[in-house]
Amino acid sequence: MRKPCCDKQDKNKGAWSKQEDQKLIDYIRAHGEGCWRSIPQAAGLLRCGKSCRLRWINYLRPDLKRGNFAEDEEDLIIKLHALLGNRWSLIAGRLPGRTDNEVKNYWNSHLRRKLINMGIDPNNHRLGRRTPSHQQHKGVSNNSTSSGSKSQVCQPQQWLRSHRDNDQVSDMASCLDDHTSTLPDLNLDLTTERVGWDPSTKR
DNA sequence: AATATCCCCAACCGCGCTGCT
DNA sequence: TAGCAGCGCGGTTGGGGATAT
Repeated sequence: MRKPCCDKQDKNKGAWSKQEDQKLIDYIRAHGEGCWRSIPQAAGLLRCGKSCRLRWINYLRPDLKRGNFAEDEEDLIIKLHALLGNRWSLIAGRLPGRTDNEVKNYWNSHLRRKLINMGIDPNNHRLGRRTPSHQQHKGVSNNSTSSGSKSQVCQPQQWLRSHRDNDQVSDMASCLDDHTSTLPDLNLDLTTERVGWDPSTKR
């Protein structure tokens, strides 16, 4: 039986207060990240280290962008999801200022539905049965989102269709390489290092 | 105006991975 | 090599605001 990450009794749960946020920010500014297990006690917080880490990474980090996703960010998420699947941390690593949690939430609440409305299976990015392929370019017209997607919106099925029997990521990456000639800023060095994020602060 | 339902997103949970002893 | 500790990841939950009835 695995030990719990911390002694949960006498620990706060749920939403963070401003005072708690400030304590965590002050502590990390003064001492930097790392050793999350010891941070709560050192910072005077009644939280487990895991909770502190999540709060910092997903909400308090100064380099977070927050706010609505731009069209090119949506586009990139769809492309990377087609390539990587639910590897949210890898996908978020290609989106400066975005967190894995944010990307995951955005996918589940917006992009999944968007692809479904376009007749694309969001799980494998292949065409569904309902919408004939020749209608895909018009598919955005029944898009329920308000992003106003135009024809520039990613059509992952176009390049996936011709490689549908190939599940190897490396081969998929080469497909994406071809496809992303129109996206010169798409860095396909698929490591977990965050753009603009000091790797020395990571383990 | 009151109530019900939907939707978003912050936070939690459990597991896997890695490094250390 | 095995066991442990700590961190990171992905799936899931639930609170609360927005919208519909």
